[in-house]
Amino acid sequence: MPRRFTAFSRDPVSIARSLLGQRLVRVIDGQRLCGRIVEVEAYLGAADRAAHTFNGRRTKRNQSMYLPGGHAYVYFTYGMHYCLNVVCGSAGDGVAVLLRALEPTEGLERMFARRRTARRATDLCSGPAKLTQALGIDRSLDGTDLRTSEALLIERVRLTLPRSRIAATKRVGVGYAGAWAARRLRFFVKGNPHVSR
DNA sequence: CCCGTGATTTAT
DNA sequence: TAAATCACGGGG
Repeated sequence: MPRRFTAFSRDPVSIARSLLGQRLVRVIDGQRLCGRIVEVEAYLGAADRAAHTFNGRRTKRNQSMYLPGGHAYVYFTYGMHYCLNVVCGSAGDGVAVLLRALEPTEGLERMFARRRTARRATDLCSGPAKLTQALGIDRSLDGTDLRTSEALLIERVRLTLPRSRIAATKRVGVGYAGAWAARRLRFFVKGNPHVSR
């Protein structure tokens, strides 16, 4: 039996790196939909202009981002997309890691059924809103405790990848964030075909 | 390149 | 209350 990933009470950059290669698991009607995490981004809280918690902002939407590390923060954007974050640190920190891409490993048939536009396996989970659509993740899972939930969790299936296998670049879609847009807070598995864009 | 789509945020 | 924004995806 794989062990659950539970080490969420740390800084988001370390957690972002150690999440790469681990397995995101979604269970619907007793059926598992799984993928290896291959791309993530760290959001660093009140100081980070690109974070939803920038300047200590607390709203209805982002309140779960202030929960203790290990909870899910699921938000809705562009009128049709959901994105999944893993909250890090301690209660009130407002720091998180956005899951941006998975390499699908279980339940591909069902993922294709949920993503009508996907033609190949690399179309299923190669973006933050693609992976939530493929795995059936929406606002009803906002605030889920990933350490205890049977519906959404992360399995630790390997040690943290060596730095030589991880690329670090600027985050996607945060050009408005001034100096914070330049920070290399996006991490992905080098050469993996399921990474976005 | 552009557009859909609507909740959330920010400006008046 | 009104206007602008948006951690995106799909199509041309």
